[in-house]
Amino acid sequence: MPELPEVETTVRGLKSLIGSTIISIKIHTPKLRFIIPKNIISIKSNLKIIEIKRRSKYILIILSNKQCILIHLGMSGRLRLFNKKKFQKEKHDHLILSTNKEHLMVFNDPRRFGFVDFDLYKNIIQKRYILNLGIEALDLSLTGKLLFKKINKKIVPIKQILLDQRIISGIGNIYASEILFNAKISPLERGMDLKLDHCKTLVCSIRNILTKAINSGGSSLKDYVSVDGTLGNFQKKFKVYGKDKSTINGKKIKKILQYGRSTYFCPDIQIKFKKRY
DNA sequence: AGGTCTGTTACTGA
DNA sequence: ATCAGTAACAGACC
Repeated sequence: MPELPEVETTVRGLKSLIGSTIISIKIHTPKLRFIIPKNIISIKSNLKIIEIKRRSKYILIILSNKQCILIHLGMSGRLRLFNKKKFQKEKHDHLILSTNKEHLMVFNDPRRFGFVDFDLYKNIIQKRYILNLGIEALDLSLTGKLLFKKINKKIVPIKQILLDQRIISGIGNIYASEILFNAKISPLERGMDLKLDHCKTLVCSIRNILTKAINSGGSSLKDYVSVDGTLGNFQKKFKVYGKDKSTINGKKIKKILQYGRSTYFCPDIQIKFKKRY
């Protein structure tokens, strides 16, 4: 269930790999969403991992010769660290990276919507999937004013705008519902109908929800776990997502479909602007 | 058996 | 050219 907070939690958990030297990379499933570049297995054994960082929902592992392993977790991908002696390969373990220390890093992804890329760092950041990304959701230069400028001509609903990685990157379907509830803005509101003040509120809610989710270790729906296998907690703090059978202060939560994705919201709290006065 | 699910993008048509 | 909307990818789960 990897959106920005889960990817950030994963990246933080991988920090213990920094400084290690790669010994081998084994590919068990060559074709994920895309085919894993074959030359990844030719990584020289004297290469060190010097930095691990996140861009939107992408994980970048930077090596001492300026090459970079990029991993996207897709819908169901997970990165786990194991002690070499205790590791036993499981179903859907597609790529295993072994270091000179006791660690193994394992990429597991049942649905195979994730992918792995490998190239010089300067080439990776020129790939279209990176270049097309909009401003980071937690970038401090994302202000209400900037958001307003980006969306005030858009006819699509604000829920859809939050999911559009070209406008803001990092938010996924679950946090979009939670953010809009926090901002008391209806997911059905068109981008062009949000005033500057709404955009300011929305930016606050984006920061608020994503930051709290990161501090809770992300959310564990179904099977998301951090690199050491522990569960995130933030799903316990969901106000609307997956709660269409319950109420908030006696007000019903509704589940609707928008562009084929489920949206959860409370129509009595997230009232459409035209109906307010 | 059939519907649903966290993400992304190629494609279509306006 | 830009914008909006749909289909497709694969497996697990209910």
